[in-house]
Amino acid sequence: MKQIARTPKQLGAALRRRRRNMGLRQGDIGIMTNLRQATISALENGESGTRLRTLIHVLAALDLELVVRERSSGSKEMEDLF
Amino acid sequence: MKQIARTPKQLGAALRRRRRNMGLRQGDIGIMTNLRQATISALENGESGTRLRTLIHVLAALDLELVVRERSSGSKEMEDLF
DNA sequence: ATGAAATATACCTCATCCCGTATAAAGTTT
DNA sequence: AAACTTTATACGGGATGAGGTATATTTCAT
Repeated sequence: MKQIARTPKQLGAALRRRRRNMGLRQGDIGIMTNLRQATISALENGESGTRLRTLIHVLAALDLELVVRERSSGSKEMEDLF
Repeated sequence: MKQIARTPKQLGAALRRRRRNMGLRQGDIGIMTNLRQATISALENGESGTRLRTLIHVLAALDLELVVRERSSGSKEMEDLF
């Protein structure tokens, strides 16, 4: 399972898919990470103001990691990304 | 160039490497993204409180993208990550 | 070693994330 | 449809990121 994420929304979607695959609720992740269910909700919904710390915690809880790489193709304009 | 990033510091390091590879200064990225040079500095140094929005902007400026995937191996304890 | 360029810090201000808590809205099951 | 579960939203408050601006440090070349 590899998911490209160039935007907070894509990132959030990837996290949600993964969480559901693991049969977990937002509240479960909240407990695992000491974050509120509401915070997980915001992250999954692509709120771009979320803190990096929060993302990292959730990634760990979901046993996911990030890979940073050059954009392969179909790069979009920056202004479309938000 | 693929760089695993499980922590803000690893992420920041990847961004810095890439920026230098492109022969750019923090200030250049700042101009491209409408962020302060100080903010780029913080991000590259792994300040975990940085906002996702900021990261996304910088990734775009560096023509980088994220891939979300399962942790391959050697997973560390969460408390080591910060 | 000096000087210039690049990066890290600092201060104040403002915006807003995340908190706890609670409730509204959606989604699911019987 | 009713009951239950899960997710989204709300409010006040405390904490802190990022802005503008300026300066201290570090890095690098001469």
